[in-house]
Order: sequence, then C-alpha cells, then structure tokens
Amino acid sequence: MNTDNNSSPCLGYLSCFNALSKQELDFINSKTRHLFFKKGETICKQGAYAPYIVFLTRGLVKVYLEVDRDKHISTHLTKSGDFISFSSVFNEDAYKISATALNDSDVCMIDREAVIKLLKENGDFSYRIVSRNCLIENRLLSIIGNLSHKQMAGKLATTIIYLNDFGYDNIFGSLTRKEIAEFANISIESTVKLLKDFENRGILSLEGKNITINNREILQKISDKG
Amino acid sequence: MNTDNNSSPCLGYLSCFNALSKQELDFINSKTRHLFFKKGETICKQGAYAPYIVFLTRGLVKVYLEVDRDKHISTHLTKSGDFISFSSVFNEDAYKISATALNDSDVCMIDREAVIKLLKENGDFSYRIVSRNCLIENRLLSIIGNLSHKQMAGKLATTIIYLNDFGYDNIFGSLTRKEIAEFANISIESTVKLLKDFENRGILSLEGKNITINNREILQKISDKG
DNA sequence: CGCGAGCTTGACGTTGTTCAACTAGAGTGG
DNA sequence: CCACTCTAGTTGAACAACGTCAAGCTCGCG
Repeated sequence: MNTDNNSSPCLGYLSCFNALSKQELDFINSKTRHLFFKKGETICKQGAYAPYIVFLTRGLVKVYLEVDRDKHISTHLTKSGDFISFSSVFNEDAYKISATALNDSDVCMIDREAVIKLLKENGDFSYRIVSRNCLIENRLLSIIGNLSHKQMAGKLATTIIYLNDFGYDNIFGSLTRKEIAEFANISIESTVKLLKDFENRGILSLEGKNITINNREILQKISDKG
Repeated sequence: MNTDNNSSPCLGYLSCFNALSKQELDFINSKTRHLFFKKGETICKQGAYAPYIVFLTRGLVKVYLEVDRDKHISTHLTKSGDFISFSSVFNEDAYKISATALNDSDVCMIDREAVIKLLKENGDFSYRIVSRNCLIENRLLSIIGNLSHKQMAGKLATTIIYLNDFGYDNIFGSLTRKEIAEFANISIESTVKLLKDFENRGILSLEGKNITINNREILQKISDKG
C-alpha cells in the first residue's frame, strides 16, 4: 500500500460529484487521500473502524461479507467511478463489508464528516447518493432471492451472467475458481463440476481461467428457474 | 381497502419529516393519500407499477420477496413511523418487494415526484433518508450472511431474536408458523420441529402461537455460531 | 527439476426438503 | 348445539441436494 498525496480533483468528472460546485469540489478534495492498492490487498476490513468513505478511481475490487473465519460471500464488484463502501460508514463506525483489490487499484479515501456536510447542504448531491444507494439495495435484494431458493446450477448461472455483464475487460482472468464460488455461494468443488457440466452441454467454453458464454438463452433460463 | 381522504398532517411528528418546514409539510401532505388495510391485505405487490412511496402510520407489516410462485422470503417487519417501500420506487417504476399487513394498518401513499422534489431541495431531509437507507442496507447484508452459511438452527434462532426484539407487543401472536418459516428461510416442518426441539432444551416456551425466550444466551449462541 | 497453489475428480455422509398422514381448533350451516 | 369442513399445526419416513474429504493433477515459478 502506497500513499500518494497529490490532491488532483479525481472526483470531478464522476456522476455523483457532478452535483458539486467548484468550491464544494475543492473542499472535498482537500479532505481526500489518494491511495494505491496492489492486486490482492485488502482495502476495507469488515469490523474495522471506518472514518472514510471509499471511492474507486481505477481498478477492480470485490466486495464481500466475512461470515465466518474462512467463509466469505461476495456481493458485488466495483469498478472505477463507484463507491466501494458508502453506507458502511454511516450508522455505525465500522465497515459492514470487506473489499479486496482484484487488480491494481487507485482509491480515494474521503473523510466521512466532509461527505456528511455536503449531504446536508447540497440536496442535488444527496439525491444522487440516495438514488445510487437504491441500486445497491436492489442488488442486495436480488442476492437474497438467489440465495434463498435457487439450487447450485441456478446460482452459478446467475453469477456467471452477473460477472460477464459487469463490463470489465476479461473479467474471468481476474477471478479464481474460489472467487467465483464465493459469488455463487456454493463450494469450489461444485463450481468446478458445474462449469464442466455447462461446458459439456455446450452452454459455455472454458479455456484456462477464461469463460465464454456460447448459449446465453439457456444460461439465462437456468439462472431464472433456479 | 378503504380510502380516507382527510389530509391530516400525520407525517409531521416523525423523524425523517422533522426536517421539513411547515410549507414543505403542507406540500407533501397535499400529495399524500391515506389508506386503511385490513390484516392480510397486500399493500405493495412486487413487480407492480410503483408511483408512490409507502409509509406506515399504524399497524404491523411484513415485507418480503416473492422468489417464486409459492416461495416467499421475508426480509423485515415495519411498524408505525417507517417506510414500507422507499428504494423500490426510485430507480425503476416497479416495487422490488411485496408487503402485507399482519395487523390492521394505516398507510400513507406519498407521490414519488413530490418526495424527489423534496430530496433535491432539502439536504437535511435527504440526509436523513440516506442515513435510514443505510440501516436497511445493513439489515439486508445481515440477511445475506444468515442465508449464506447458517444451518437451520442458527437461522431460526436469528429469526426468533429479530422478531422478539422488534419491539411490537405480542409479535408472535401476529405470525403463523409459515410466516416464521419465511423469515428464517427454512421449511414449515423444520420450523415446527426445531421450535419443539428448542422447547425441549429449555431455551424457550411455546404456548399456542406465543413464544417466550427462557434462555437468551444460548439462543444467541446458536444464532451466532450458525 | 521440484515445489506449491490452484484446480479437478469421485466417493461418502449430512442436512434439510418433500411427502403423506394425522391432530386440533375455528368457523359454518343445519 | 352438534356434525362438517377448512386451515394451521404436528410428526415421522424417504429421498435428493450439496458440502466435505481425500486423492491426484497441472501449471507457473524459483
């Protein structure tokens, strides 16, 4: 982990921050620290003191819950231009989630008090935050739907579609089988077996880490019906 | 379902709405419809067009996902003074969840455009909404944690603690076994058997619908360790 | 060339759902 | 006031799904 203290206005061009005036942007930039994380490094640790709101400007990050010492479940990916942890910072002083860099990443740590001040003063800014948080809520609800009734094949199909559509170049190259399993919330072994099964049925192709979807419709059907 | 069109300022004394000026309150009240729902009636239907933000002023409501024709999973309860559906209404025009009255309930249906207007204009109001949404997000994360790794006993214990601590008088009197099962996300039969098991171990007492916790510590331990 | 992490495979046991049957109580109509 | 029915609750047995274990494989890297 490396500290880089130039306060370039890296937030300026990004949607939520568009609502800010030049003055407000300067203010928030003065309260921001810019950090670099190498692939594999932990950016947020669930349970740790959380004085910052974390924002990703470059890279790829997985966000996950640590439900037990060795049991993780990934909820979503984050790419440049989105918050890694927003709500974690609000109601209590601890991160509710952990986040790890899947690729080298640049991150802004923004002082939470500064964000709170802006939220209270700038309605347009907070409106955008509310709207963005609602998207996350939808995502979490859909995860709950998946976990609660789908069986393995459906969970994995849903996961592959999510990852594939996330819009990051060669996403599967950045993920191990274990990480895919943690998104699908099934065991590594089941993940491997099912991937092979999908391949045998012509639904997708495996080539090392890479996964190519050949029959999107069937995959979607498996995802839908559980 | 019964319409009651007097526009009493029923929102005035409630936390999020405290941020509003007299003028803003009048405005929001003029955009609000007051409805009565009998026990058992559906207040929101997942997938339906959602032009209103729904707010509960009296009663008890369960909020749940319909993951399949006959498979429901309850995410949380709502009592007077909280929103039933807030985020559902934001990003897309459909409710992401369903809600049913467990007891007779009074509800406000607030025009979403009016709320959006206030969010943009009143930073203090939107700040409170952001903060409240973060609580929901935490709740959803904890549900994901439960679903993803706990086994039956842990799920049920967690559920009983949640329901018991919700702070509604004689809560279990308002819930069927099926509804408890839908909170715990296990089958009705397993719910019944486990409840009896807990009773045999002296952890709780069953008397008809009523459930009394006798040994909170053990229940908490079962909930924690899964 | 050898080591280790990640990956793959099959066998086995556990968990929890499903099914089927039965009971209790609440509401209904004769 | 008593059968009758319908729903909610209860119980046990059988089965399927899935995780765990154990073993072997492969590939990249020192």
